[in-house]
Amino acid sequence: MPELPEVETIRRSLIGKVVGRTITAVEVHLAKAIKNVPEEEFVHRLVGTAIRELGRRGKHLIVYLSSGDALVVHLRMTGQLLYLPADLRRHKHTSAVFIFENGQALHFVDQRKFGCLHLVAVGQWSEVSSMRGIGPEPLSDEFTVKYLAQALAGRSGRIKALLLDQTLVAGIGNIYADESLFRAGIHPARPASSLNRTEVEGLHHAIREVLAEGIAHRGTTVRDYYDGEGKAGEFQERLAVYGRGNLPCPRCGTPVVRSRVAGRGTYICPNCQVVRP
DNA sequence: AGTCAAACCTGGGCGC
DNA sequence: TGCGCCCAGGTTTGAC
Repeated sequence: MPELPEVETIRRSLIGKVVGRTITAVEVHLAKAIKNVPEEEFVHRLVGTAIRELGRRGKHLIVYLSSGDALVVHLRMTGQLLYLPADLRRHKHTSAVFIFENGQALHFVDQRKFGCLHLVAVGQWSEVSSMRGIGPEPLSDEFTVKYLAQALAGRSGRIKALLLDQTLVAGIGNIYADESLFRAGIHPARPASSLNRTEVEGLHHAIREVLAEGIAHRGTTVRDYYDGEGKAGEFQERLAVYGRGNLPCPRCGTPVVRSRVAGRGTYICPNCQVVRP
């Protein structure tokens, strides 16, 4: 499930390959993946433009084009962006292919077909539904302890649900939410406003630390995630709780428990993650 | 404001 | 072997 570290890893793996390339053709195999413009317009506005830069906002990959447009890619659960030869046989789940002048192409492959594409003028981010009201980047200077404390103050919702809320902070998904809460020693079902100052500080630190480590280890490959070169990540080997039901907690050895919080599969160490401060 | 469920999809894992 | 069922996940939408 591509969250911030996975999208950042894809971005880094693709920069050297696609920046400067000119798009000579676009194939659309799943029309409904294009969200905000008709297919013909999408293709027409892309063909002939060059890729200037790759950016990221939360879980969105942003392809900046010489035309002044930006292609915004959201991979949702199973989306992949692979830099491969243009003449490769099309995969069953290929949603779109962006072909370059050098015979290579960016293949957007997505088994579950939830991934989506928006084409907008640079800066018109609110045209991308999932970017409307998006919160600060957790690794930026904007994301301070003070910001987090204020965002959580007076909120009765469960802390895990709020970490997954992209308008509070951008880029955290189920894996990194569970890992952050484990490191901070906070139970995911705690009401957000019940966290004391020390806990908010600890959570802020844990979020940044886990995301930075996730990037350093090139993301978490549980099933479908691979970077732009098709390489798996390595952070799955360092997960403390996510996906480790009944396995020993790396800190205390207590078996990790799987439950459901905020409607999501949730892993905790019942000894390390306390319900009350 | 919050929580919950459904919808979007497909393949994997399970029980029988 | 194979069927039917449930589940995973990010986001949007709608209901209570």
